[in-house]
Amino acid sequence: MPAEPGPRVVRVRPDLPAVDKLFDYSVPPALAGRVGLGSEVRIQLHGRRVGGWVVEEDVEPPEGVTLLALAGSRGHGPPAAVLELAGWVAWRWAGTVPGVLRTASPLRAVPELPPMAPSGPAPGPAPPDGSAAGTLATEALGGGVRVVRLPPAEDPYPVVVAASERLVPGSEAGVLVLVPEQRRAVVLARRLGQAGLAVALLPEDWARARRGGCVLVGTRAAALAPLPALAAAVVVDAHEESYHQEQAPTWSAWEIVAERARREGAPCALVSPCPTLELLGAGPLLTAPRTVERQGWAPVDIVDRREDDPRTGLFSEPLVALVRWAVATPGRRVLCVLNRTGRVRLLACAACGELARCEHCQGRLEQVEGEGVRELHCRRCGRDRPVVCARCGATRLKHLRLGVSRAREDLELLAGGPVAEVTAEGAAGGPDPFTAPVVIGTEAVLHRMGRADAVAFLDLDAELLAPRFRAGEEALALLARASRLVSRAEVPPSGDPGRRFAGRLLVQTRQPDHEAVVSARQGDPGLLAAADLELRTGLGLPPVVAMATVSGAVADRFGEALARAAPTGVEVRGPVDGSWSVRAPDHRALCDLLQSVPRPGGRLRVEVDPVRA
DNA sequence: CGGACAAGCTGA
DNA sequence: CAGCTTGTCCGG
Repeated sequence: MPAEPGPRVVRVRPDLPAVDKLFDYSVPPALAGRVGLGSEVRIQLHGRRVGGWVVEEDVEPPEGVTLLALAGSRGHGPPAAVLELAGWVAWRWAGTVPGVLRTASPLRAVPELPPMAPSGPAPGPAPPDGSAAGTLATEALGGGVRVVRLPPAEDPYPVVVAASERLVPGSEAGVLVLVPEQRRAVVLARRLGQAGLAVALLPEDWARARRGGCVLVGTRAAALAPLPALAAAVVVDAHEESYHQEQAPTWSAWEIVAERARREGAPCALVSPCPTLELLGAGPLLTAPRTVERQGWAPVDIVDRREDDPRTGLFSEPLVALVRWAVATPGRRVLCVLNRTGRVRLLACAACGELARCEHCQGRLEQVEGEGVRELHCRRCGRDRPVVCARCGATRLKHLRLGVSRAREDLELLAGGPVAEVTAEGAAGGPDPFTAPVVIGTEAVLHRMGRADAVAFLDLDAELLAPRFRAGEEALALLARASRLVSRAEVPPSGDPGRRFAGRLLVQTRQPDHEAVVSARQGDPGLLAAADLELRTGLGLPPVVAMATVSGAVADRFGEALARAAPTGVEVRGPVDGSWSVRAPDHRALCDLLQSVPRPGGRLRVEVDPVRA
């Protein structure tokens, strides 16, 4: 931009979360060429120096204020489009604008931008390889926000390529690509670079992204990447929880990307093997033909454990056969998933083995005793029912033992070979997980072990019955991940006994008819989505309603203020264990309320779209 | 956020 | 009434 003659005045947002106000400063001659929209500057405010962002240029300062000059410049900051987006993000997840802008700003100061990298021609239309991704890729970027359901075995790369074709040589508009893990970002960036595209990888290539005209690859925080304009956007595996920020504001990266694309009129593809209900609400759904999608999910063998003698423990006969095969066949690897964190206690009928579940919300029930009555209580929806088996009418229930501290040793004895253990922290006791034929662990084994011939879920019920309303979706996401891990397994020819095991999932459950299980078996995530939608409509849970929870030391003060200010249709409930919940028909009503009520000083956590109800 | 300043509490 | 704490206001 040409330097303006004379002193300019800019409007600055200070980097102080509690100051929701803009201030005007004059631009001293020394900084004249180096300050523009989005620039990070130093200002003098109330006698001290703080950082800030230029959010408006050439403003008319209000009457009667004496302007100070900017105290310094740190360099480039977010582009205009992200400045505006930050306001929306702060509103949508009840955060502060400076907090969002900090995420959108470079880690180290960027005084200069590099020249725009020349981008070779996009690799051209996806080859007609017959893959579902190749066939859907063009349509996926056809305009607006679209949800693309690709089965786990499908590589989403053709969709990324189709988005990259939106790059126009010389234009600063870039293509935004989000993946759930940094490792995958590195791999994807390298692959696109080898195809001749100009690529920027966040966070290190912030400056190149700010210049634009490239394909930007990154994880969650890349939703706020500094591309000056958007040509197209893709979110890979958009159902992944890693797109949700845990600390408040608990924003969802794919929702930010979708909003950004809507604002700029850019096409956006949200790709997932198992879109959540929230995703399905973001735009029209594209799917592969039924048979193609079904083939993209690994075959699932169900071990129905309702009939099993509880003394057989965690390992059914088919499971033992599977791990023995892995031990006996060189080069094979079986992963066993056992979610034993949280020590869930399950109740089952002593007579028929049916699990005690709530007929309203499918949550697990626990037995409560008090004032001479025994009842089954559902923590999820709060209902009670008498202690009677829903299947056979028996009145005697028993606790299932799930705390299996010696699962690895037990399995080693049964398998007759080494069994390694993997946790979220890394390898635990036992042999090296990378060479062992059998590896057991929490769902971390699905993240840490790259390849497998088969995956066994020792106790999927722990996932299916978790006291979270997204439990079904989370279980299906695990099955999808496992399915992908085994999708490239070498399956022996028919006639080989190993064909019974390789490239397959084994699921031990007492709920073979749960929609998450059936969806995986049939390769049709729509089944779970339909059931979940009905459930959540009945219970008034997201995304049918918009919800927020308020917790922390001063939650009561804020909760009471919210209750007083809540318009009709918005329900504020609490305190329950010191926290409050707010439900509204939509996010406009919810977020407007959260924004309009002043926050008391002190510790307060406001979680919009909470993971738990 | 953190400084300024006003209002409220304490002690001799 | 000085000396201190607590609360509210406000910044260019």
